[in-house]
Parts: sequence; structure tokens; C-alpha cells
Amino acid sequence: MKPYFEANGIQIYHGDCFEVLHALRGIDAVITDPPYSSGGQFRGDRTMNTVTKYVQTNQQAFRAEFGGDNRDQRSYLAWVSLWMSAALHASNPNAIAALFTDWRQLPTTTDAFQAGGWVWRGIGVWDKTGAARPRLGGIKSQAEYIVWGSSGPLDADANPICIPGVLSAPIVRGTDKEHIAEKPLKVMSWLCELCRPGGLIVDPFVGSGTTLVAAKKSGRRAIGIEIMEANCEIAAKRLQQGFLDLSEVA
Amino acid sequence: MKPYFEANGIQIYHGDCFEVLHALRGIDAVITDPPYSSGGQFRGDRTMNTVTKYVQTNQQAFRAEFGGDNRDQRSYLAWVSLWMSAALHASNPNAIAALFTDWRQLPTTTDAFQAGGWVWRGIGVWDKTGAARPRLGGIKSQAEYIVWGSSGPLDADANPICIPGVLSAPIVRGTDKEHIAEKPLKVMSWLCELCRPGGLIVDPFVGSGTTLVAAKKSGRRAIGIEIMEANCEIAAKRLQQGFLDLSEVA
DNA sequence: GCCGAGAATGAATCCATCC
DNA sequence: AGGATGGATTCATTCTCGG
Repeated sequence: MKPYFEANGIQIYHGDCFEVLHALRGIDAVITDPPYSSGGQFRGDRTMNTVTKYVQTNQQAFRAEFGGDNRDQRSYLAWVSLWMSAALHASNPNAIAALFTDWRQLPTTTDAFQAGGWVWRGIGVWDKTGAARPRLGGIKSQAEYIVWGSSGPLDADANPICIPGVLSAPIVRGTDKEHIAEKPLKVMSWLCELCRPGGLIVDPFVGSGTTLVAAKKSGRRAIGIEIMEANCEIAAKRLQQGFLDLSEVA
Repeated sequence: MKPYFEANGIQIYHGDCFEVLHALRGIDAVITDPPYSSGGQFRGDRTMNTVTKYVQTNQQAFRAEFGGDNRDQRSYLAWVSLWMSAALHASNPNAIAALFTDWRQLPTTTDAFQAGGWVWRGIGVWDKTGAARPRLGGIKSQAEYIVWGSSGPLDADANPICIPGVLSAPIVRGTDKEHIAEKPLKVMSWLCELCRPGGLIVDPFVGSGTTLVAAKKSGRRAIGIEIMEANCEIAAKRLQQGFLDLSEVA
């Protein structure tokens, strides 16, 4: 398999994540921001008045909520657990994994994480620090979440760090933004510390490539996988710029 | 039914939450911090008493055990959905609910919330701002979570506020702390704003009574339910002190 | 009052040991 | 493919107290 891009320990493969993951070995950390598949198809139904919708017993309410409304969640569960399982097979015994998710998919993501064979060890919070749409009459949806864990026992000796559980960083805006759901470099750099220094980080959903840029800056090797060629190009460009920046500093 | 305590629109009932909830009507908000039944990876860890489970060092201050904290995930799901369902039947059409949980029980809590017939609308974050136990080799467990939603459509006109999605407040420490799992008054006051001004807040798990104190300070009526008489006493005492403080200010 | 040193603390977790 | 119990370990942050 030939990488789309390669330089200074960072590779990008253009293709499907399953195909590439099956060919990989020696992963120390899976750090990624997969498409959330969020936003309910049946939101109108879900937000109806449940008291009028379910006049009878709550048994009916239970079936409505857990029956047909969340079919897309079911396939999200299956899909995430499949590639997480593929990643586990390519991982070292003390590997770490960290997946982004939003509030709506958080329970499904923790299920998928464990269904894929990983040990779930906690939740990190990315606080967007107020730059979120206000929600009148309720709590502002101001955070995204990082489901994290390991492929086996935590080997704290290999990487004796402790990163904060709530990371505050404003969302990427305006002309800097290359991708709809782009994460701040600060947040991805923070997650890269979960990987042992010099270790191999894999991101199966490169997008605009922020994980790869962060991995490079923090002195880890990285392999990214991306299915859309346009994104491969953007990520490669950012990596090249990043190297230029680094050489200027040196 | 006779309240254990009553003053200035705040009542405490000493008893089981199911019994009292069935007798109630007209709830505008359910705001509560139930026992999480969390702690540890193994069943043995969960079934320990709460002081052994949650208190590590030889503390000077004595803090009481609290009950109902050793359900497994299945029964936790069933138990939460049952009292949430009872609360729904006692609630007004545009009622709000907000439940505390930790990372481990978050997915079960969102299931139970919906199984009880409520519409899940998001997750709030209580950021303990650093004073949490470090976790070597991983992400610090620095937050607890608030699962929130409503009994039906959100009525933003009745209460046109929007509270932040990440609430930062240090944990309660030292001699001020009356309960192992006590929440900061600042956090509970924030949540009380979800209830329409003058509305009725119900807390089925009073503990040390922080929700009730916050409700009083924010000008809402409140009914608390608590099964342990020792906690009823602590909460009543705090409420009386609160009223004294208020009168001194006035 | 301000600063620094030392002590205390935490809605844990992991593991050895015992029954 | 056991289950319960207790003890060791962890360190950033907060608290206490003396100078």
C-alpha cells in the first residue's frame, strides 16, 4: 500500500479505514474525530409532548424511545465497533484510544468503544467556552466529549502524564477553518500526550488533518486514513506548512 | 402526609421517594443528585459501604454513609426509570428534569431518563476545576455530568434563560462539607434557574439539602424527599441557618 | 498582608489475600 | 471463567500555618 503523503514520520493513506487498518500493526494510540451521524431523523417525534403522546403506561414510552426512533444509532454502534475492533487488532498491548463524540451519540459511542473490545476508562470534555448557540429555556450545548480507554491495563510507567479532564478552547472559526467539524490544535495536542513519546498514533478519519499536525508537533509518529481525496490534499498541505513553520523556528 | 420540615415554601418529607412522589402534583422541575451506584471496576468495589468506597484518607470530619448506592447497572436503570416515571406523572406539562451522574453511569442514566418517559435534551458538565484525583497515564476524571430534559416541549417563554453548558466550581471541602457527595451551592443555584421563577422544584434525594437551599435562595418553592433521618436533620438545619442569614441581610 | 513550605484531600483504582 | 475485604498507591490542587 502506498501512502498519499509521507514526510517526517507522518503518513496519510487515501482509502477506506477498514482496508488500511487491516494492513497496520504496532499502533500505540488511536486518536480520532469520526463523523457523528448525529441529529435525529425523527426529531419531531422525539420532541413531542410525551405526556400527550404516551397517554398510557410508561411501558409504551419505553418501546417508542428504544424501538424505531434510533435505527441510525444502531448502525452507528455497529460501524464504530467494527473499525474500533479492527484498530484493536492492529494495536500494541497498552495502546490508548480517544474518540470524539457529541452529547447525543455519547452513550452509543461508549457502547461501541467497549463492543470493539477496548476498556473504557473515562470521558474527557472539550469546553468550547461559550461560543455555542444559546438554548433558550435550557442548558447551552457547549461541549463535545472524548471517550477514552485502553486496549488492556494502563501502563502508566510508559507515559507518566496526567492530562486535564476539561479542556477549554474556542472553536476554529472563519478563514482558518478547513473542515466543518475541525477541532482546535490545542485540543488535539492535548490528546496526543496520551500516546507514549515517540509512539505511533493512528487517525482513521483525518478530515483536515489536525490530529496529524498535533502528532508531529508533539514528537509522535502518525498514520492518517482519509476516504475523500480533497481532504487528503488539505491535510497534506497543512502538514507541509507545519514543517515549514517548524524549520523556521529551528 | 406530614412534612418533617416546613418553612418559607420549602418542605422536607422523611420517607421513600416513591411513596411521596405518588402523592405529589404540580412539579415544575426535578433537580436531584441520586446515589450513583458507581465506583470501581468490580462488583466487590461497588458493594462496599460508601465511606470505604469514596473516602480515602483518614479524614477528621465524620461523614455519614448514604444508602442505595450498590445497585448493578441493570437495576440502576430500572430504579431510575421507575422514580423518573413517578415524577413525570406528578409533573406539569412543561416540566424540566436534571439528574447528576458520573462518567461511568452516564449512558445508563440517559437510558433511564428516557425510559421514564422524559425527553432527553442534553448533558451539562460540572467542572470541578482541577481538585480531582490525578490519573497517571490518562485523562483526569475532573467532571460530573447533568443529564437534563423536559416532560414535553420546552416552554422558553415561561423561563427565557440559557445557563452555561459547563459549570465551573470547586468541590466542597473541609468542615463545610456535610455529605460525601455534596454539590457546590453555586452549581445547584445554576440548575435551579431551569425552573420557572416561583415554580415548584422537587428533589427526591435531598442528602445534605443543597438543592433546597439553592431553590430558596433563587425564589422557587421546593419539596425534598430523604430516606435517612440523619440527612433530614442536616438539611433542615442548613435551611434554618439559611433563613437566619437571609433575615440578617434583610 | 503576603509568601512559601509542608500537610491534607479527593463520588478511585488496583491488587493481594482470605474465605 | 468465585466473591468479599482491606490496604497500597497516586499527585495536582487546596488548605494551613508560620515567618
